[in-house]
Amino acid sequence: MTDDSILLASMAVDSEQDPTRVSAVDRLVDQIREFVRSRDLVIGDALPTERELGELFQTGRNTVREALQVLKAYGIVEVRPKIGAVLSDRHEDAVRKLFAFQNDISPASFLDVQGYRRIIEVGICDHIILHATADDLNNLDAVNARILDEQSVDTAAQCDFAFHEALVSLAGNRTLLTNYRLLQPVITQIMRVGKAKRPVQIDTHQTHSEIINALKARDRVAYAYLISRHLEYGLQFVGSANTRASRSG
Amino acid sequence: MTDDSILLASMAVDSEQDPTRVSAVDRLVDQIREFVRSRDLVIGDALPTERELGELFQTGRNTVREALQVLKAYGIVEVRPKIGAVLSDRHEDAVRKLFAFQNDISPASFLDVQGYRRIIEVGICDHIILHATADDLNNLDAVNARILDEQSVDTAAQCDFAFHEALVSLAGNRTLLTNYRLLQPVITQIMRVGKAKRPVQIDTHQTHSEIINALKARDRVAYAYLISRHLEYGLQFVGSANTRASRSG
DNA sequence: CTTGCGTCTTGGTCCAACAAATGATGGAAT
DNA sequence: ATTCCATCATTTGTTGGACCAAGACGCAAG
Repeated sequence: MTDDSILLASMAVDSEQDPTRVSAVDRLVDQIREFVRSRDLVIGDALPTERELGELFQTGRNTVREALQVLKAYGIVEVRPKIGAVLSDRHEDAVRKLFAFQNDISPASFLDVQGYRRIIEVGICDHIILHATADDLNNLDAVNARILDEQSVDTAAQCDFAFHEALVSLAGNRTLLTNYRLLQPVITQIMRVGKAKRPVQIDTHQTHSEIINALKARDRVAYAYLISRHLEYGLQFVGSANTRASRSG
Repeated sequence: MTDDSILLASMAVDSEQDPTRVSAVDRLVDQIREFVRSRDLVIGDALPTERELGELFQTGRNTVREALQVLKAYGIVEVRPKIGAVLSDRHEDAVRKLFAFQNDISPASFLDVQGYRRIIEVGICDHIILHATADDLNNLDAVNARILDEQSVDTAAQCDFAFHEALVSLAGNRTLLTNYRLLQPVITQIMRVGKAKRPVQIDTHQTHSEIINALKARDRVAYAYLISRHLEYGLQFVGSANTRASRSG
């Protein structure tokens, strides 16, 4: 962790162009981040007040506020009246939100997302089969079981996603899991659309079970086949639902 | 596109909690976005001046500025002195930057990222072998050739990434490519570290050539082996470089 | 038509002020 | 002594205004 952080800190993340002409706001954002890092502040800790930050970094309160807005948009801090700015763990949410934002401009087609999922969920097959413990697979069963209890389309979709998320997590790769979670809004939306047609909790649970059984049997071919079929199965509903949505909306 | 946008528009992206107590800044962010949408403004178009926006939405200029900071953080607008706020297409950059932010806080180990790349670049094997045209592979050759001309570690790393990016793009999946590009800062940093030891352009070019040849021969096994070896090869340098960096930094 | 200059606009920053909200404080009642 | 409540003080939320510097714009001179 320490070595990586040192290396990563050297990365040109900021990508500011002119060291001479950086705005006070951007500078303040970096300064506050550095302040947090140097003080080893953790989630929940409060930053100094806006006026104190202004005095600390020799800048006006408006500038401080603009910097805090940026930090807030990044999900780094959460500023509450009277309390001040407290360190937040909403960063991943902010990334997700911002990532989903682009769909507002140029939406990735659902088919594309399902194709992505197929590449991922098939691609992790080897690692899971080689490294997944019995506990891991039993945990998958437990996650899968929850879908039967759900009534609404929303919660069922969440459970469905939770299963696939747990599956991906078995790949043991944090980067992959983070990227997969990035698509959570889109994926759960696909699931909602798929389940909106009629309650398919039983079917989903059944298919998931088959997938788990394939993993327990360490059967790569069966797993890859079941996953592919499972993802394609959901797609057919998206197509028809699309038509419906475009008419109703 | 139209159907998807309708479906995606129904996704709860905003996730604001209290409709009664939205801050003026958040409201302004939405209002400006709505303004852009209703006017059908496109990339490059300029927004009204800060003062005009303030008058238009009955709010103070400082509030407008805070809202613009948020929009800027989202990569939606780019505010240039004297020109004003113009619509920007830097959204993907903003996502990348925000994503890199998270690595700054809890850095993924390089090993993890290489593992991710292995899953991806091996996972797309089937699709490439089935769908890549001769032109596609020749283009890979062209991209690969450029690395020989590069002198500095930086530009060589960029060329290296360009090759792998082109490789991933052959999977024909936009979502996958977007996610892969998200890691560009981390990946190129890994490459820089790997190449910092000594110039390895020739080796890299050679290995890439072998990978391309495996694809041309439609040899899945050879491709998977070469990719895995290629990625692991880079890792061994990262380990030692890590130590060096932690000493020098 | 081009060029050069002056003006005017605009973003960048800061300050002062007030409103609203809420934690802190202290006193009163039991 | 404890608890409750009113009051206060502090802090954020928001606004308006002020000034500066830099770039855009227009006008005039060549």
